Amino acid sequence: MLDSTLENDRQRRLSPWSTIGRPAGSAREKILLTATELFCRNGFEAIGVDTITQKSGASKSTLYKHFASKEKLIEAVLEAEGAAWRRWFYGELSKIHGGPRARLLGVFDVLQAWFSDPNYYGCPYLNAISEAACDDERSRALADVHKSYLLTWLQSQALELGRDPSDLTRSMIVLIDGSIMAAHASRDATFAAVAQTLAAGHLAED
Amino acid sequence: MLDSTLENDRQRRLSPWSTIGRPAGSAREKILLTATELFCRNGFEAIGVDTITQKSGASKSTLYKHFASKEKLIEAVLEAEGAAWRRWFYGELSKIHGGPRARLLGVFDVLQAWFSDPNYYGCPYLNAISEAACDDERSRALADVHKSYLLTWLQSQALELGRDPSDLTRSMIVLIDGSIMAAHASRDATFAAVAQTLAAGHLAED
DNA sequence: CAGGCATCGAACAGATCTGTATGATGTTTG
DNA sequence: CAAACATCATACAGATCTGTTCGATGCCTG
Repeated sequence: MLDSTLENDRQRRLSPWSTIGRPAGSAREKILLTATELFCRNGFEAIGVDTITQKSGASKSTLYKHFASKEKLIEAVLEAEGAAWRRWFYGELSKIHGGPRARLLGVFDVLQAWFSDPNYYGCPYLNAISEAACDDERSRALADVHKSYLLTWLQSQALELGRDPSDLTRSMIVLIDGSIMAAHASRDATFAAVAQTLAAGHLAED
Repeated sequence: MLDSTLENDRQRRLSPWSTIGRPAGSAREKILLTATELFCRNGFEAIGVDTITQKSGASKSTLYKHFASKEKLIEAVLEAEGAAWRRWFYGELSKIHGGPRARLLGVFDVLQAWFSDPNYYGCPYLNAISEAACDDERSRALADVHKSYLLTWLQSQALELGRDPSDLTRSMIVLIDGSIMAAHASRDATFAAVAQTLAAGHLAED
């Protein structure tokens, strides 16, 4: 059957941590998912709304009916993609057997799976901050919401470990952001394992 | 004298790790320095050549006489800004007293000084990679040249310490990139100290 | 002084950008 | 059936984008 190849193509690109490639029902969803793929893969400034309407098959009037501006569309993309990523990420973390130490180290196994995606494009929030003007507060505010979930999770692990939450979360942020960027810049997923080793050494200290 | 306030304004913005604000002789230099400030502070895609000519006082024909295209101008900006940063960075490192361990940990003191600049805008190479399309090789190639100096320096420290160069450089890359991004995203220079503590723990292991 | 060189200013080309307006086409729902 | 709704196609406005062209101006050097 001819459909199978198309289906395989879609399956191949489908990643559980991204909304890219997911089936879209409404036109709004089609626009949002197409915008996500184009923005995240090519940069937010590099893609125009005309490209999004063409690739999504939607009309420009529909796009502006659902999203007040390109800026609002970017925000919706970041929020939707962030929500999908978090759902996957914390789902994977919940599968980890063992105590808080195993969970904290397991973070980097989950990250390495993310980095190993051939379509890995870095963290969209970090990319947005890097692309934005250095005094832009909007991208940081969006990233802060996304990051707050991680901070909360890290803090609860720290408390369970009897460790200073501030020290542990700040260390983990450096290791997570560092592996995200190093893996993206070098196309080398194993930077997650490097960060994991550093985290293990840090957790072993007393 | 009226000049003093202008001079102070310029002095205040002058940072040793950046070419921004440095006196420009030729028109080429004026264009290059203006482009550096605008690109690095606002993003490479966000700034057009017209803005650069206006702010620099140069004409468009002069810009295109010295730089074949906007892309080439971006490359020249990255190379010039990277060279200025490296000159400052390795100059600071050479001031550090002590052995390779003190030098490796001193990296993060130097980084913290960089992050503490009120005009800190992250690493222009990492920003360029984040902004570019995820399959863009040009920005990675430019960053690789910049990074190769750091890798060489790190390797020589590792050899002097009798440590595996690959393990140590990869760990340091994670900590350096991580503190660069965390400091940029959170506007918090003390992430350098966090990375330093992690590095100290890693170096203490045997 | 004269020729070369760097630069400026301004206009231009052609494409692309965000966002709006209008009318036609279907599709769902009361 | 009819009203409401979602969507599409297209054209448009006005700005901005990269890059080119042309002529005028001044400066330095042989």
